[in-house]
Amino acid sequence: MVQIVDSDAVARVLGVQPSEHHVRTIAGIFAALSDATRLRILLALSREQLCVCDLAAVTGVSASAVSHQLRVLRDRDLVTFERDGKRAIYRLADDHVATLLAQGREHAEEQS
Amino acid sequence: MVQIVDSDAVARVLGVQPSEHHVRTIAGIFAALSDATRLRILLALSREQLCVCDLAAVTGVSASAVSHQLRVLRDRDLVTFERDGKRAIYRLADDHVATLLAQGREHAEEQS
DNA sequence: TGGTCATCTGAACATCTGCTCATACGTTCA
DNA sequence: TGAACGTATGAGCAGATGTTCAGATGACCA
Repeated sequence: MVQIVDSDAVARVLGVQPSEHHVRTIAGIFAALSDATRLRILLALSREQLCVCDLAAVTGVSASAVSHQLRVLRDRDLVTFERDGKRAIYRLADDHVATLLAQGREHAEEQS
Repeated sequence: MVQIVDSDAVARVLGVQPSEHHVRTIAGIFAALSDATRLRILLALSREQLCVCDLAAVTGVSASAVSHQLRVLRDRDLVTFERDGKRAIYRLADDHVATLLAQGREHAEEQS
């Protein structure tokens, strides 16, 4: 069974922990950034707005796979798109996403 | 087949995309933050340094499960620990981790 | 209008992930 | 020394995830 050692610290932490729902939301955002394909999509969109087929070329996976992943990113409000005839032009939803990406890159560079 | 539409944009993006290895590293960092249990561990450690059993109490999962997840976090250099007798006291590896967490919380709050 | 193109979607499948359980190891203390 | 404790780890399993494939939709153009 679990024996608590520093019950004061545990109590302090439990007092300020975000709610179950909140934790899941945060985890969901990071999860969206945790796949190599989605990351490449987002890194590309942080430079240029692109249609699905161009994103497929950039990422090196099929347009279908890109479309599936864009759905994940749309659901998390990380990207938006605009229709242009038969094409869909995607871009990052806001600067916040770019900031998160930059932060991730920075941390990754630290560990050689 | 994939038909490129804006070949200039694709070329520009490909020119600045991080390497395969780099992308995987960044994805790995975000992946470490993408699980609710690991997130709770990190959020707790951003307030207090804690031993494994106290982290189990905070997160509400078994000490074994916490230990498994701490291994993931250690491997990604997100936490460090120090032995104190039979206990292992964990803390965040650096301020960068806290920054990433704060950034994630901030973004999560935006989407209501 | 028929054909092609860009995109989207659901099903199927292989892989990955996180938990539990059993077990092992080192530390503490009676 | 032996028992209890805190932690770590491997195997196994259920559920999640990412890709492919097939097919559908809507837009463009001959």
